[in-house]
Amino acid sequence: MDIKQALNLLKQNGYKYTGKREMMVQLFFEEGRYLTAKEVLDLMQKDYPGLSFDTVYRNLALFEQLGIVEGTEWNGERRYRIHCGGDSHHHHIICTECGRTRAIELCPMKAIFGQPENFEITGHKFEIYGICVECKEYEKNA
Amino acid sequence: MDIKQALNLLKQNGYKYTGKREMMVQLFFEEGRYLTAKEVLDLMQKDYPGLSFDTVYRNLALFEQLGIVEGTEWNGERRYRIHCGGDSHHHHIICTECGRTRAIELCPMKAIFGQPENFEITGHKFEIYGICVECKEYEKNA
DNA sequence: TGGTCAAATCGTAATATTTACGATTTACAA
DNA sequence: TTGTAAATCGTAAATATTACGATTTGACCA
Repeated sequence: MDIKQALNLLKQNGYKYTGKREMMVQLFFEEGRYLTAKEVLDLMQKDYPGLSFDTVYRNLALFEQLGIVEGTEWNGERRYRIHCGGDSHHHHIICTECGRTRAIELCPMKAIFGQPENFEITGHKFEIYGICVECKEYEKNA
Repeated sequence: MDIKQALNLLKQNGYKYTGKREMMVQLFFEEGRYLTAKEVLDLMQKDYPGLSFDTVYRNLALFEQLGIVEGTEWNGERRYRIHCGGDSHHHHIICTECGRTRAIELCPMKAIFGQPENFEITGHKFEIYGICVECKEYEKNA
């Protein structure tokens, strides 16, 4: 998922092209890590001082729906990162401090054979949590 | 984890034995599924009309710390179930409607060899989400 | 058994996150 | 250029969680 792809996705689905949306996509692309709504808001308010909650949350939901970003949640907050991997399904090691990630190619669903009884599967989550070296280093000096 | 074990854990760690704590443990034991704080509150207010938020949240945190319950979160809400499995580490298929679960013995961490570079691992989550037959049936008739 | 004290709980307020909505602005196409 | 629906703003409401002083209660000991 690069910026052009993302902006095309918006266009193809009849959504308007706005500076805020472009910046938001660009932001996710540049950061390459999980961001909370608040982080997105803060980072964007450098350029758009009056940016509204509504805009951020609405666009986050839209981007997730279109597959521009992928979402998860931990520590009671919803978080998003640029949708990575294209077609190849994979998972992440995630730094719970800063949201940085590292891809894991292994998907445990491949080892689950058939449908389990009494459940219609709708999704799954496999995430490894940790502290990245950058955050570890930062903690040491704190 | 049965009720006596749980109440012993409280005693052994110097916490007091109260009717509310006993009922809370019993509730998790009987339900055997993930419950939100609100569900716990509602279910307990049958017997304790004036039950406080504070009591529920504080005890949920305590129970999780003592290993009486295990927690996770989805749909923006923290949820808890009785800690199952004793020593045997495992995961769950979870009905996102009602919180009912089914154990999965497979743990994908066994297939991860060594420590990944640049991350100090602190935890992991593998959950399969779905709709259980009971909820599916209920939806049909709705 | 009764008294003491710290823990537990209550009642309520504060905080934080997310969602909602009328009013206004803006992108886009005719 | 102009009309229209979408996007955004500004703000409020809804929801979940945490916090805290006041009060009650369980556990221990004399």
